[in-house]
Amino acid sequence: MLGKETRMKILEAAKKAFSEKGFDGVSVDEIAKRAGVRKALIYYYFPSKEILFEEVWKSALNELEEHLFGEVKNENVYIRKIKRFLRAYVDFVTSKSVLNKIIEKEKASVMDTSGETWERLKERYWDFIKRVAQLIEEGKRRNYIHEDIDSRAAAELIVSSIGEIPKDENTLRSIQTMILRGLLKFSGGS
Amino acid sequence: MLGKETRMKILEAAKKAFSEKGFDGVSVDEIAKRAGVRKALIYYYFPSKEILFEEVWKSALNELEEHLFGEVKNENVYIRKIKRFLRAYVDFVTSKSVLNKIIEKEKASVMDTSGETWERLKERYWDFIKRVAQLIEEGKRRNYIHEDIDSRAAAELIVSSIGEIPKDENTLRSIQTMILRGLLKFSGGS
DNA sequence: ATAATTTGACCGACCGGTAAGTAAAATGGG
DNA sequence: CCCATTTTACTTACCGGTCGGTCAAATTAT
Repeated sequence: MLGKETRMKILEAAKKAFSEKGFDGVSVDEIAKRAGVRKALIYYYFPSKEILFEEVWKSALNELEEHLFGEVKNENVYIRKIKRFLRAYVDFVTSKSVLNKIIEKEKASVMDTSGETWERLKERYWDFIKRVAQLIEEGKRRNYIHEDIDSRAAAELIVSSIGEIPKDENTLRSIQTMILRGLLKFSGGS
Repeated sequence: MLGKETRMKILEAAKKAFSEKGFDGVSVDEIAKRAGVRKALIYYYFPSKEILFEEVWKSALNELEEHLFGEVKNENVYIRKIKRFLRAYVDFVTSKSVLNKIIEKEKASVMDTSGETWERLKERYWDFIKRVAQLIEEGKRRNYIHEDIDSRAAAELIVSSIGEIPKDENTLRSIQTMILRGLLKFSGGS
């Protein structure tokens, strides 16, 4: 068939598999079976299991960033911006749970495993955190967010508390409220 | 040698190994090597890798609970109680990072893997969250914490945002501040 | 024909787990 | 107290199966 399509099929199968069982929990053979392809073909498109995971990891973070920042880039009222951001995150966790699980399941391992590939994955993750931190920084500059909290810390709190699984809608709403009250100087109703 | 000591050595080696590489990332052989024993001896003391991990998981959560609730059980002023609790958690994450890493690295996998053993691990984790939630509930009853937030949700936010790794002291302090502001009705300085 | 794609057969290393055996220590009856 | 028996602690050797990865050959598309 068309090479591009096959590559995609493998990538999609890998996403699902990694999100269910984590990097070490999935064998290349299993990914192959899910994709309806022989294992050797995976090595035709990807030089190693690590590199395959790297692509999955990066695409998950790309989609997350797109979803989050695409939602808020045209919103100029800061208070609405941050609220839409949080809602978009909650949205992502519930509707794109496959991608979110990849991140949540491997985050801790990625962050303290060394080696070429893993350093790149770390870097990609910190870039994402940095972008979230910039949003917080903007709020501090515009005087909406308490100056005494570190932007990076706020970003990590948001990502870890919303991203973790599993959560029902009610829990997620409560978490949103708490985050807003933790950040904003004037935190009226939702 | 004495059997109890050997068992402990295996358990300690397993803790370190699992905290560094996660359940699937560690082989029983590697644990044996770290403990300075033959693999078969591990199966003399533990019926399976899963059960060995179960013991490690439970002991990590036991020590965490002990550390946290031991610290606050004699504090009757609620506002000091919750602050001491958070500080104790930060303390645990930094000084007992091995135990914390076990929990953080496997939490996501444990929470959505089925099977006898994993159900027990889930249950143990939710019991811990429940105890934290009770502390929040107490604050709501005593009128220190906003009534509109769900205690369970608050517990999850605390655990996931403080527990995640790696964090420096400054970041952890900022997170503490944000959590307190998110929870308390009157949140003056620290 | 030739280049891109896909396959099956295979590799050595390692996986979790087990069987059989052994040396030493604890146990207990006479 | 002593000797026979049982139990504890531990080792060696091995099991079938799976791991990530390779490669030459076959198939397909251009």
